[in-house]
Amino acid sequence: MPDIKDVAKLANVSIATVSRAFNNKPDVSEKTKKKIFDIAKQIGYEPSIPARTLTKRKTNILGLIVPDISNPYYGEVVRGIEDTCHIYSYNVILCNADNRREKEFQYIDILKNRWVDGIIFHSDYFLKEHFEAFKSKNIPVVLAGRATELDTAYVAIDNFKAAYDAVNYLISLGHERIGIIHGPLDGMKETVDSVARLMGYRKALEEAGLNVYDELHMEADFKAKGAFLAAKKMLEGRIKPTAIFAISDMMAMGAINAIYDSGLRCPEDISVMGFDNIDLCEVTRPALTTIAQPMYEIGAIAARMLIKMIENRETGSIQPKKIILDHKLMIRDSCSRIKN
Amino acid sequence: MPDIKDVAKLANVSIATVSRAFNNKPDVSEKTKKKIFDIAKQIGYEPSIPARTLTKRKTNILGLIVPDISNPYYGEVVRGIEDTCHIYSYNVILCNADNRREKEFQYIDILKNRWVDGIIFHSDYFLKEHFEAFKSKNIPVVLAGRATELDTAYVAIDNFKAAYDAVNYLISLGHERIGIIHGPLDGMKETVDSVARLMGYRKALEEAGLNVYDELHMEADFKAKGAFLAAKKMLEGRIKPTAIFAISDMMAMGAINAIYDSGLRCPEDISVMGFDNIDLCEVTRPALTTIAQPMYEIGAIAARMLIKMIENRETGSIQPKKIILDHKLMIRDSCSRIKN
DNA sequence: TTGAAAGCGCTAACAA
DNA sequence: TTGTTAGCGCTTTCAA
Repeated sequence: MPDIKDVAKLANVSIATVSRAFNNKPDVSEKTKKKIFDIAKQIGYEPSIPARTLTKRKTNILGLIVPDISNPYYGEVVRGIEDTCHIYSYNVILCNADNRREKEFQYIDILKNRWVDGIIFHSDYFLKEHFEAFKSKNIPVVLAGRATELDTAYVAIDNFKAAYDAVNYLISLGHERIGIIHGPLDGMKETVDSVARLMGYRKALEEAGLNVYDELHMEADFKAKGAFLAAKKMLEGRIKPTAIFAISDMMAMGAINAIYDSGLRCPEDISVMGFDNIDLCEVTRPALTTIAQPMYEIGAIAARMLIKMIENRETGSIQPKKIILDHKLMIRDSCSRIKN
Repeated sequence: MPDIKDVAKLANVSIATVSRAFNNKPDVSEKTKKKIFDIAKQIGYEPSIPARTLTKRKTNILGLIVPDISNPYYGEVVRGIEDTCHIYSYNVILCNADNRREKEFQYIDILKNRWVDGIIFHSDYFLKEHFEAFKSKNIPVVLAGRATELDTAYVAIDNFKAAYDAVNYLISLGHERIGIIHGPLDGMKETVDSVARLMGYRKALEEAGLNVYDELHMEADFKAKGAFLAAKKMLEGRIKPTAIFAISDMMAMGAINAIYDSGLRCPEDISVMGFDNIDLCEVTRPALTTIAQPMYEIGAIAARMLIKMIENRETGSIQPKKIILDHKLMIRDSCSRIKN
């Protein structure tokens, strides 16, 4: 591959001039600029980004840590991130960490050694350890899909409020025994989605003066199969729910399956409410009533925010921004009014 | 951030020795090695990968060009790729090209300038232009999910055979009017999945002595909504199908929806066969009968193959490997025997 | 408007 | 076993 010297030699200029031309500096005459570009094109020269990285100490790469790209929710978020990066001339290094701390920290380390300009971090948890890791390595970070009390920028929704709204909708349909299928609670740390959503669920029930049954709380793993099992167990229990709130769409679909397998129907016998609003919601039968998270926007806004942080870094460190995006109740066919 | 000089100074050795220690060269005494690592740890030093890249002329990065990561099929493939890369100490730069040539070539260019060690390319098409681009830039490439006559390595399934098997299964259930919803055909180029699958479909019908109705061929965009419309149109047509073969699961789900919306049932009135076997297949009602592509394996094997190609590059260029993986008919509930 | 030269942080050949 | 030194391909002062 040709390098800057080759171009300089053929164009009869110094490498500094070639560099200037390719960096669009004003102080190169149009004539030499043209000559340089012509020759570059001819021999197929384009500047090496790794070499540039070393002098500029900037990679124009964002690191992306997510639990699992094969999950449609993250696919959508990542799509928003990548599209935005492309607009701003950044590239994305993708890392799947499966919510495992060890893998997360390993990736943080690798990304840091790769000199990425910043990291978008998406995980079921954001702990003090994570915060310290980013801080000590002095690397800009934006949390996607998750809020935090810590001094870190994020783009998320209000999970408490979203769950509260979801359950209130079920209550408004006349439901009184409403089950919930949530994810791992990790010792009820408040930073965890599952916990915030569980709280919102309880608050709604309590405000309505309804019983909160422990038997109607089930934990699963955010996947359809796990929720299928959880829902089965719930349906076989002592207290029979008339509605189930699953805190992810995939889990809701698992729950619907369990209902059918138990010889019941959704929504005629049991209503099911999801969370996320992935593409599939409108495609399945019954179409899933759910809480919509703006996944693409979460990704896109997080990326833009991070890029702004990176590019304003010298301009004095600003307060990390904390953005809460609106969620939205999507009423479809999986929840119906209770029959008297 | 500390660099190699800082460590060398504090450890009273030359930077060469530090470099040797971190590269696990045999010719460093255990004693100095320990001293170096201790100090490195203390001041938080780890080698800069961009700097190493420049001397070694190797990034340990694979470029990944896919149409759209928000599509679950690609999520699964990418997951296989990333997992494999992680094992071999590679990282992945993710690029969404939306099947648009212009964006594909732009990304190929960027990746090349980033000195990625190789590219995994996944697109609905692999054209001579693509081949030439990779060749002229002298960059190792593996095609994922797509075969080619060109001199390029790939990991794929036999799309013709897979469609042939799918349709034969429908025929074995007694269906005679079988519709197909395929993707864009792009002038019937043979390298296109849709074309290969359409051919397999026709072959099966012809071999069984069945009519091939033009009215039962519909084109859509691989998405649920597009297939929904296409299926509607087919159902309103002159020739009524008793089964529909959609060449992606998402399209199959759209088709099932259209069937319901037309007041019909699946599979009682019309059977639907999908293609891919994404996670959702077992979660929807009816559970989708489909052709399973080993998506994760396609990604994982493509990545391993590319890494092998990269690491054997000096050992003389070997013939590009062409691997066809097995597909599998997954019988679930969306196809049933025709009633007489 | 251009060029010479130092340096980004590292590896590797050669010498000691 | 260790050190010296010349790059890797570029950007950026400083000088002309």
